[in-house]
Amino acid sequence: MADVHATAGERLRLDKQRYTEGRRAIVAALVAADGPQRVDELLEACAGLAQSSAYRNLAVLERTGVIRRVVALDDFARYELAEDLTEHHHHLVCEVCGRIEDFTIPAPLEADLEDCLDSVASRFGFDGLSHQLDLVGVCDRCRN
Amino acid sequence: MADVHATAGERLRLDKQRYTEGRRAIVAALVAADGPQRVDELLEACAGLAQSSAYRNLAVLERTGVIRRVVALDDFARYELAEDLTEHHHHLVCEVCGRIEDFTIPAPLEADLEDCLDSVASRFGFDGLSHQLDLVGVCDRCRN
DNA sequence: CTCAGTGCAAAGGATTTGCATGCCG
DNA sequence: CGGCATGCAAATCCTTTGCACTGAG
Repeated sequence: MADVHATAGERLRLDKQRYTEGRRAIVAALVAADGPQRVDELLEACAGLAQSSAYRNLAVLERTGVIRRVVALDDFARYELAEDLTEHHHHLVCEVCGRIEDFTIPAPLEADLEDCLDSVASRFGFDGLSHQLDLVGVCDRCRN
Repeated sequence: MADVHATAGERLRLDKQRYTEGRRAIVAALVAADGPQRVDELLEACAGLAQSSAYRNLAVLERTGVIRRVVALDDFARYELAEDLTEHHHHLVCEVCGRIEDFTIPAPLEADLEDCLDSVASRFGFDGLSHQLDLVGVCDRCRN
């Protein structure tokens, strides 16, 4: 955890940015969370932080590679720690409530996937920097 | 192609909806496209269709299972034909220009993936209806 | 002192909705 | 005729931006 904050501060410094209390609070909230967080959730977790500051800080943290924006099914932006600050994982997305949970798959399958995707990327002339595997379904809370 | 229109009309009818000219134009545009289309792209392809009608028609087509909303990195909604009207595929997403292209992976790998994901879904209490594998990178046009 | 960071309020912009009209069944 | 479909314009709502102020270095 302290490690994450140290790395975050370092990356911000490289961009002449300060690791302020508000930014620290956002990172701490993401460390504590078990999946990508919406802006309103982060605002709630970071008492006293203005909405506009949150958006601006999220943009800076994303640009400096501390956090990552996650795409979802609804119109709410969600953020999580950059992959090299956590571990490679995938998302379970509930198509009803929009909730997202993290999960991982076995290393061998992950490796096969990686190989395959690399070849696909080069075939299409893409620099395949990352992939994102999402499983979309209905979570237990939303099943009626 | 005619098949797609027939199926679309049928699915709409089940929901007491009509397969009007505007809706037909949207479906035709999606058939002709080689990847998910933005609303503005569809509007351009469907001359004479009002913006609000496009949004409403897209919502109806999605609800009746004719088309599917695709998530992207930018703030633009994109749509493609429902999976059972095309074939199972994945997306190459350019993180610079937002362009999305379709691709497929070998059947054996796809099968392994499917098995793995099913078990993950049940473990987390999700009804895993579908998955979506996206490869995010920088396309050849945007590499400077 | 300087310049990044913050808060407040107003502006943006894709998407949605209210309402009157047109049109298929 | 009844109800879905359409167009136009106004409203929504997440997000961004302008501006003045505060604070760290």
